Amino acid sequence: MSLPHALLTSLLEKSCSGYDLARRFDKSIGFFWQASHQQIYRELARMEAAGWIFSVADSNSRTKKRIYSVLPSGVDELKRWVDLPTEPIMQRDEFFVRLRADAAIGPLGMAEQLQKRMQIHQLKLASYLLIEQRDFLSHAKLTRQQQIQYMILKAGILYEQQQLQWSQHLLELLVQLDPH
Amino acid sequence: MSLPHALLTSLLEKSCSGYDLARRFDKSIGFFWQASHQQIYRELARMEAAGWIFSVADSNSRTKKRIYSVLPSGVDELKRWVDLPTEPIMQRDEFFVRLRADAAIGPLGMAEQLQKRMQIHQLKLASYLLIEQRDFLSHAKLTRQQQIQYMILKAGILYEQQQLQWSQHLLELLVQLDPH
DNA sequence: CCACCCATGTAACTAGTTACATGATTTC
DNA sequence: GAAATCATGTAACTAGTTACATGGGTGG
Repeated sequence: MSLPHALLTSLLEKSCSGYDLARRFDKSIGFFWQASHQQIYRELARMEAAGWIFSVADSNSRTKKRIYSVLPSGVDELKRWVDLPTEPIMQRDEFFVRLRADAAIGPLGMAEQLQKRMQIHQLKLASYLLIEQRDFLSHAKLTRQQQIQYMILKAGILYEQQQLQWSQHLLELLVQLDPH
Repeated sequence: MSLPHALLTSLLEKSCSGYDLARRFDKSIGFFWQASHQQIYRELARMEAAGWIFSVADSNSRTKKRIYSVLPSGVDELKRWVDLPTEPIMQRDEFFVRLRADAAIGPLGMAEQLQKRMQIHQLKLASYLLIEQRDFLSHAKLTRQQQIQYMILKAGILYEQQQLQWSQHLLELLVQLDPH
């Protein structure tokens, strides 16, 4: 289970509320791990019960906002977990299931869906390149943390670029195979 | 939910038992969708109840083996599902969570884990290349179905190659940052 | 006869999703 | 004052995992 550890890492980078975490998961962290706000709130409650984190009401006491911070035992837990053997990577992409169905009983007009998918990849790529420009290319010297975070971002960039390239090839094949 | 549709596709390619499906999921289909035998048996029962498939006892009647085949309504369901809009791709890789934790509180000695991960990618790539050689490169002319299946395999090959390349870069960075 | 593979399942659990709910604050 | 955003949650469900169980057939 990675979510609590993703949350611990995020909180170590900066203490914040569940709501803030949910928004962060829509951005940087969300590129390799997604989570809904419901899941995050539930997990934060568990982690607080486990003594990994604690929360204080926001200084602006009129809201229900609670700021969470990591306790030493949370850091210990994170270190313990990082050292655990990496379990095989889960590859689950519905699009390939669809494509294989099309191969079996098609043509089912996958080109349209493929183009929508390419647009999504295009958008993701653009947003990653923006982050790259803003956070990593404009600085002369990067800290250790920044260099590693840059490598993570690069993995995302490479993935999206490759998906786009592959999709382009597939599109050409589909057009050639099934002229509409 | 893709599992029932992955099973439908697989059964359309060739009628077989739940056990056979489980083994097939360890091979070709398993590269983009995994499932345990428990899950497959449960799903097959549901699909039979829904009237998408039917089963007959194996001719060799001494075993409990049941051969499943797709019914017309199963084909309809598959066609309906393929046309559904592709939902955003789920990217969930625990390794990136670990790496980000290492960036925040490390160094935690990720190089070792990274090398294990690279071995897994290496093995997967080798097995894909073997399939490529056996099923796609030795044939002069590929059918439509084969050409699309080849594209799916190529996606897997490209993914593993890229992961390896990226991992190599990361390894070099880690060695440089954290000389042990 | 022991280990391994074939073949099918049940039960209990965990993680993740979807739908619903509430109230305060900010912005137009 | 309406709409959007901030902020937190509960409840019910679904998909996927883990552990356990059973019995027949095959190879050494």
